[in-house]
Amino acid sequence: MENKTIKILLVDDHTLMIEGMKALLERITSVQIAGTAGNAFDAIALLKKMEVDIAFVDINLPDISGIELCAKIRKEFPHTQVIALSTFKQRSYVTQMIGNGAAGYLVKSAGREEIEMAIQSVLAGKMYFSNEIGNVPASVGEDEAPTLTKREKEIMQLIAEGMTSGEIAAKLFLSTYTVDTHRKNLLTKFEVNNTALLITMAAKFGIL
Amino acid sequence: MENKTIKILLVDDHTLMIEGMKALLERITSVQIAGTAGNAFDAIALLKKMEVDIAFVDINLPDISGIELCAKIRKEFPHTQVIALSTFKQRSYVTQMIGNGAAGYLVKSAGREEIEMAIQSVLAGKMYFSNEIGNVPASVGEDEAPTLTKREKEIMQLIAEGMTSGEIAAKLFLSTYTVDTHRKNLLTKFEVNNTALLITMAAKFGIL
DNA sequence: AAAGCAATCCCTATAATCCGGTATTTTATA
DNA sequence: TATAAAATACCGGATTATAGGGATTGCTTT
Repeated sequence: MENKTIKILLVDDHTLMIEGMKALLERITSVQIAGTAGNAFDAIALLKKMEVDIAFVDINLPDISGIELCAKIRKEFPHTQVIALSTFKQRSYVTQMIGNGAAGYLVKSAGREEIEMAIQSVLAGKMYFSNEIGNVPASVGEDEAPTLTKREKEIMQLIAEGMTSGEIAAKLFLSTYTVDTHRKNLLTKFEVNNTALLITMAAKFGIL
Repeated sequence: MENKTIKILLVDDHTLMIEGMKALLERITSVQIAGTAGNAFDAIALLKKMEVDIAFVDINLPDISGIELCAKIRKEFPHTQVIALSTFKQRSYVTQMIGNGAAGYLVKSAGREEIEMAIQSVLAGKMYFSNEIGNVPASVGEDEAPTLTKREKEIMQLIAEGMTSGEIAAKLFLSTYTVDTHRKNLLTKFEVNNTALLITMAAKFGIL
C-alpha cells in the first residue's frame, strides 16, 4: 500500500472544484487521478472500467445525491473507499454519509494537508473527518431520518421549494392524486401531520 | 486601555454558563466582572447603572434574542463592545450578529485562551471569531433575513413545530384571526406564499 | 411463482391555509 | 405628545392540504 500509486476518482459537478482538487493532488507523488466525473452516472461508468482506490464524492450531485452514490460504490466496488466532500453547512449529512459507508468527510475549504491526511488515514483503514466539522454533536438522542424513495425525495424537495401538489403534479407529469399519495407517505414516514413540521424535520436531517 | 481593569458583563440564562465564565475570567487579572444578567431586560438595567467595556451575550435569551440585545447595546451604550456567545450549531447567526454590531463571536466550548484572545482583540478594535466557526462564509450572495418582531418569531417557531393556527391561538390566548394575521405578515416578509417555503427559508436563515 | 415494494391513480369529506381587505388598541420612541 | 410600529381582531371566499379509504401496474427479491 505504500509504494503503489493511489488511484483517485473525483466526482463533483463544479468544474472549478475538480480543477482545484486535481491541482492539489497532482503535487502529491504516489497519487494518480484515475478520472473525474460530473455526476453519479458517469462516476459509476468510470468505476466499471478501472480500479479506483479512493473516490472523492461531492454531496450535491445533479442526478442522485452523493449519499446514494456512496452507498452504491461501497456495494458494487467494495475495494474503493469513499471520502465525502461538502461545503461546511450540511453537517447533518455527516451522519448519513457514515451510515452509508463513507470513510471520510472533508469540507471543501480544506487545504492540501487535510486532503493528504484524509488519504493516508483512509488507506490505513481509519476514518478521517475534517477539522472544520468540529467537535461535532455526538448528538444527543437524535432520531434517525426515515428512508425515502427517489420519488419521495424529489417531491419533498419540491414541497420545500413552495410548490403545491398541483404544481408538482404538472411538473412531473403526474396526477395530483399521486403527488398527494406521496405526501401522505412522507407525513407517515416522518411521523408528522402537516407540511410545516415535515419541512422542519427534513431541514434538521439535512435532507434539504 | 492597558492598565485599566476591564469591566465585563455576562448575559446568559444558563446559570452554569455564567458561573463557568466567571471562574475563567476571574483568573485573569485586569478583568473585573461588573455584573451578570439572565435576560436582556436585566442586562439593560445593569448597563444603565455602570460602565461596561465588554458584554458577553448569549444568543438565546428568554425574553428577546441576543441579536436584538446586541443591536440595542450598540445603539444605547456605544462604549460597550459585544461578544456573542452561542453553541456551535447556529453559525448562520454569525452573520446576523456582525450585522448588528457584534465585535466577536465565541462558541461556548471555547477555552480560557480563546476568551482572553477575544477580549484582547476586541479592546484593540479588532473583531474576533471562534476557531470553531471556521473559515466562514464571506458568504456568496446571501439574502438578508427579514426582521421579525417578537411575536412573529414566536409564532414562526410554533408553526415550525407543526402547530395549526388554532392550536397556536389557544396556546397564546389569542384569536385565531390574530395568528392568521401574523402568518400573513410572515409570508409577506419572507416574500413567499405558503408555509412550506416559509419554513425552508427560516431554516436557511437559522431562525429555527 | 409469490411476496414486497415503489409508483401510479381514484374518491369523498373535513380541516387548514391563503388572499383581500378593514380596524382598534397597545407600546415604543422621536 | 404626536406618530410610528406592533399586536390585536374580524370577514368571506378561494385554494390547498389532510385523513380515510381502495386499486392497479411493474420491478425486484426470495
